[in-house]
Amino acid sequence: MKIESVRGMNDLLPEASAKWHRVESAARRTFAAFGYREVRTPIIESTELFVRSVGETTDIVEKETYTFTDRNGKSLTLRPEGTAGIVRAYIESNRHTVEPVSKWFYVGPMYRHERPQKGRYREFFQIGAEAFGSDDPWIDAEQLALVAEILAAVKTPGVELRLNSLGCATCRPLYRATLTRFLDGVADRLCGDCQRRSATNPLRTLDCKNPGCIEATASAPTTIEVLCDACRIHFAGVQAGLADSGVSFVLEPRIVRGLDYYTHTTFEFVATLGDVGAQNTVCGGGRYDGLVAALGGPAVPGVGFAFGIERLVSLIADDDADKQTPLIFFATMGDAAARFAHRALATLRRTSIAAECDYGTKSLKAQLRRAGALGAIFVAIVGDTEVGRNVVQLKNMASGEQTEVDVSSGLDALRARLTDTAHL
RNA sequence: GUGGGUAUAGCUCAGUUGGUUAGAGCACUGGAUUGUGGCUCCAGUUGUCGGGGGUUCGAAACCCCUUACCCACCCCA
Repeated sequence: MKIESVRGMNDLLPEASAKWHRVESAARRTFAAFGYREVRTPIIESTELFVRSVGETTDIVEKETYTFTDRNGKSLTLRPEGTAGIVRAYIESNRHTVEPVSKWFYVGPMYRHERPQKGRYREFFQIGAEAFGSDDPWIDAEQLALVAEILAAVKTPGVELRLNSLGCATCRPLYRATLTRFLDGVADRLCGDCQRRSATNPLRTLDCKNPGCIEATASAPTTIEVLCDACRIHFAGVQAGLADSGVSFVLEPRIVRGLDYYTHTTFEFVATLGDVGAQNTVCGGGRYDGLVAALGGPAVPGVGFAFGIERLVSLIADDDADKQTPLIFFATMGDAAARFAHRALATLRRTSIAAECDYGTKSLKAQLRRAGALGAIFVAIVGDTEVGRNVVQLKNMASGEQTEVDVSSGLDALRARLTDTAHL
């Protein structure tokens, strides 16, 4: 029986990992510029953490978590999203007594037992950030600027920021009631799903894809119209901050987000170009001012976002070729030459120069072919003659030109050639 | 959980109304060049035609079951 990877969980092979690395390093660079520091929390948490943070009746917790009991009978869950664990760590470390504002980021896998499709996997990786300790709208705007910066750094055209405010504990219930009243009025025009949603989660009807529902809800009241004064001021502050940061956005009153803890600002970065399939949200997030307290911590506001790395990577153009590390390849003939090459490899690699040779006995032609395939800049050709005279034939693979290099007093000449070429 | 599609070489795929020995390109290996890559040419290796059952003289092809993957819905990064 052939053993295969678990459904919805993918291997990242060397050809694909370069793009991931590009995304991660762009993100790390940008986080550093914005003062965000990395935290790493466990992939497994107590089930209760997600029940209380994400929401007991959300689909994520109801039917998408990988939950199991350990050998002591305790219920554990593979994290379906990043925020809950970070908040837990923030509370557990009493971080609010250490610094007034904490700006953290994380990178890692998340797990949801959903049916896989394009851009959606059971194991998926997120890059996310959370800022605790301030409800200043500038911190929201700054985070959005951070995301825009990362997107620009990895060159993903056609990604649009869609912004909304869900209101606070005061105006959100008010909005919900207003919307429910409106939906009751058009109930006969809604699809079956939406009639159900009207009762359970009325906000969801607003992003139904059914044309009839889109039409029926076109004139539905928006959260923005119903915001209380405090929320209105906060939301205006976020937009002013975006203007100061030079980040463009569109107001999208239909963004509701699936997690219970969101308040005030919510946003999505949506891909409008490229073959992304139905899952076109590259990054989503928002403010969650009540979450830290709800999980037993101090009454500290927070705001955060998460990228789906797979989705972001799928937007990066293939022709953005990876830079080749300068490589010198040793092609040898005979045992003495092989030993000679092994010593040279050890010396060069000690100074972080990429150096390779072939394995096993291959013809010179085969070794050169291999060197070409690996993208070697130089090939050092070594046979018995060269070993005897302490020289190598150094072949420039781009020009084909070949010169004899004396190595009796060390490999500095080789090293110099290679680093010279690297700057061309 | 629901619906649709697909499954043939390592990869991408062709394979006629069911017909005898299942193909191409790429990749890989070797050669043309006693110790010189890319381009070209020549040769070679690679298959439980996803699995099981059925129809038939004969099945990669038709039927049934099953598994996996893909896409979409629900929901979401």
